[in-house]
Amino acid sequence: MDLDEVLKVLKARGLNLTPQRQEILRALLEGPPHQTAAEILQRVRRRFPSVSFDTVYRNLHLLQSLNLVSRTHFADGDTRYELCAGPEHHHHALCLGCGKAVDAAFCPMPYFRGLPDEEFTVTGHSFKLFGYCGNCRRGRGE
Amino acid sequence: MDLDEVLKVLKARGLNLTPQRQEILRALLEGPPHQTAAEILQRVRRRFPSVSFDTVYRNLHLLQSLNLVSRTHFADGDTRYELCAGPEHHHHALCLGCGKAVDAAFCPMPYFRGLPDEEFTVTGHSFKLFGYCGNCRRGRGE
DNA sequence: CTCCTGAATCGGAATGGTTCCAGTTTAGTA
DNA sequence: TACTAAACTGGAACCATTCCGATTCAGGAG
Repeated sequence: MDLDEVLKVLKARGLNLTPQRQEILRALLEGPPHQTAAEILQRVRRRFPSVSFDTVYRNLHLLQSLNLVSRTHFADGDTRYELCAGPEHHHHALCLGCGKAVDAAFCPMPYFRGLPDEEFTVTGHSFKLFGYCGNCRRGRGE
Repeated sequence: MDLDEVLKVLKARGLNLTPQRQEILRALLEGPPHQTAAEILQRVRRRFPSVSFDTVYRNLHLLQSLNLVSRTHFADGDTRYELCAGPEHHHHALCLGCGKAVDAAFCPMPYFRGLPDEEFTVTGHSFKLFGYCGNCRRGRGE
């Protein structure tokens, strides 16, 4: 998933490729994998100091609706954004000690059963693990 | 899980059984299964009109720390609270049409594998399904 | 290249959920 | 009944997010 690919998707939808929009994408691509809106804004402002929160949020929402960005509520309450490629996805293990997110290869959906189709049609899911990473566990003496 | 049971737990921890606290528990027991803090406050104020948000939040946090209440972030962004009995738990399927939550019997944890213990010690998890309930699906003509 | 129009941006104000705080009240105990 | 830590109150503070009116701009047509 690189910048050109994303730009193609936007273009295909007839969306304007404004410099701010591209810079937000660059921030997502080049920054750490899970950033808050504020962190993204800070990064974007290096090049465009006048960009507003509104612009960042508006674009993040847009990218979400195109399945190009996913939003995760972390344990500490922060909401963080991540670039992702369409329907592919992965889940996270969140350390309660340092807040770091470890990617988890496991997805529970292949095992899912239990809701009859007539009752509920599943279109999406969310799965998160909480615990302690190796470092923090050692720090807590367990 | 009835009121007396919860009160026993509180008492065992040396926590005061104030009328406001009991009324908050009653609101959780007698109200709908997933309520926002504001809804709980409203319910409590029927009997104690002067109860503040702070009191509601303080008690909800307390009950969470005792594993008597669980908090769920719904798809619409609302945070809702639910009385639950200790380590037992269940998950939810959230309808994107009407917002209703359907209980799901399925829990993915028995199937979980994939993070070596040295790397991450799992202490908790969250699992949510999104989709459309029978009613809303029919409304959308699919 | 220039003009045009809807899309996008900007800055600041408003919103809304949650938390903080200083002062007051109260549950439980001796 | 008196004491003390716990809990409550009301309102202010906080902070992420959204809204809004005015302005600018990207992309397409001529």
